[in-house]
Amino acid sequence: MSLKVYNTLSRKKEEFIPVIDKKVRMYVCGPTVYNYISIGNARPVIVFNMVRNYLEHTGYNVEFVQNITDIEDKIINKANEEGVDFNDITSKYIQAFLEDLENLEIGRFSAMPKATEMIKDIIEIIQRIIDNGHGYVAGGDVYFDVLKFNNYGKLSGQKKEEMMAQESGQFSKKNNIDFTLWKSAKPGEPSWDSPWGQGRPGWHIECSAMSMKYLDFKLDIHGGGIDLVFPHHENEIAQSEAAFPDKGDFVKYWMHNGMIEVKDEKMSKSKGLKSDWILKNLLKKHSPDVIKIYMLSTHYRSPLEFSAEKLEEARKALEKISNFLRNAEFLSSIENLKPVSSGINELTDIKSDFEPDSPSVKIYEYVKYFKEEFKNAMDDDFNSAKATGILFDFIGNVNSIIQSPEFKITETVARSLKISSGIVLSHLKIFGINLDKSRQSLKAGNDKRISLDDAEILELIEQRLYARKQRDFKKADRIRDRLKSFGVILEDRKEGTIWKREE
RNA sequence: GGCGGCAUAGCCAAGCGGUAAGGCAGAGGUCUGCAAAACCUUUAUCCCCGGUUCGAGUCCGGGUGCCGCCUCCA
Repeated sequence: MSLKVYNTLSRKKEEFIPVIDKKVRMYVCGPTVYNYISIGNARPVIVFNMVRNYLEHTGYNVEFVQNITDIEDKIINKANEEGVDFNDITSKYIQAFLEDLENLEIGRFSAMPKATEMIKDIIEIIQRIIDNGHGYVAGGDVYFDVLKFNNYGKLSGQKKEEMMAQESGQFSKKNNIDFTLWKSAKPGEPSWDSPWGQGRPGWHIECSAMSMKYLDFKLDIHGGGIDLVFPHHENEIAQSEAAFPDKGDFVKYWMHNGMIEVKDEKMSKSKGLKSDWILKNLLKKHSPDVIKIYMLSTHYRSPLEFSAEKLEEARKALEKISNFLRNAEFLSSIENLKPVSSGINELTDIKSDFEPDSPSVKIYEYVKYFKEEFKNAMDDDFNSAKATGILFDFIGNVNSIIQSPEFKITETVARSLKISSGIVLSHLKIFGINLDKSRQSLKAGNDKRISLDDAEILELIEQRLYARKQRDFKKADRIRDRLKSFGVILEDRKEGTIWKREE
């Protein structure tokens, strides 16, 4: 089965075939930097990071550009409110956004252009639009002449006649559906020189300029929130295709993520941002992995409800996965078994005991099935929700083997468990989730609560095991309580004791 | 009013014509010195009404209820 992508343009799932073989060029609309980003703004970031990861996982070379809108009326308003220069606002929130990306552990972008760095390119495109007869100057502003662009409405399904009937303000443009390409500056507003006087770019034009500059015309994927379909993306198409009428479609696949909702409220920055929705604050309480599993447990196009309880549920779900990984890794690295080489994630060799119902053969079947079904789910328009279900199925299946009373660890089984944990880890990485043990310890090391290092913990566990052998359970429990006070949880198995750090 | 989307168990959520994945929560059980973790068992006929079909959450028509967008900063 090949990858299918839901294209907003056709309102259908289409087979994904990039313009250039083996290469994908994608562009996603980034934030306007006039406030901290909310959990709602984090959805496209997490979703399209997953999209990028999956495309790379399937063998594509991906170029991924995300813009930063650093000149816009909301920014100017905020600067006026606070009585500061607009640069003070944007530099503060750009910095905050970059920190959020870092803390969310989002992969690198090929480029992150800012609108104010694109003025020259923006002016060139506007000039082209005017030269091609699709733009006009009126009262110092430049407008796009919507009636002259035949395909207007092809993305959003809006009809020009319907829109013409809308209430109109007092503007110098010819028709009320025309939109601004270049906006003249009022006194005191930030502005740049242009052939049409001092002013700034309209809201939509920067994305056209940036995507063309960094990725060329006819992008493979252009993404963003569903609320951007109209007018933002509709206008981008009009501008871009009017500027370059011979180049065909501006974008091949339009992808839009659903909104995050809070009960009875719209999570919109412009209507007041509650501190509970600010990503920065959420990241103080939850790991980026929790936020990612929360979001990716729902299909990216569905609406998603946000609440503290939802994040708590996601935390528990993620814990189930890390418990599995810990158990599997513990069992596959038990001493006096021949060490299993760390690089294994292939299935060869696992069937060396041919008993049809032997644990390793069963695990072999589960791994094989998991890989296939995970791929099928993701190939179906990046259905990470379904893929998550398949992951839990797999974990449950392997758990039922390793927790059964008859279970006995052997070299072959150890090998199959090593492969199991490797498969789970590598597939979680598609979601941007990294549960690698070494990294978890490193993170815990940074946590001030924990003042025991691994060696000290192991020493205490040894002491407790000795006490248990002597059937001195009081002492054993004392040690366990002591470890608990340092945030270390023990699990006794017949093969030995496993420990983990509290989340 | 226009365009688009959604409605599945207590909560969240897959499902794209063949007889309801998964997570969280609840109940009972197993393992354990006790715990922890995990496993087993248990909890739905899919908003309503018509229609197509041998067969429909799944397709079509009509309701009802939610949600997003409908641009110049409000």
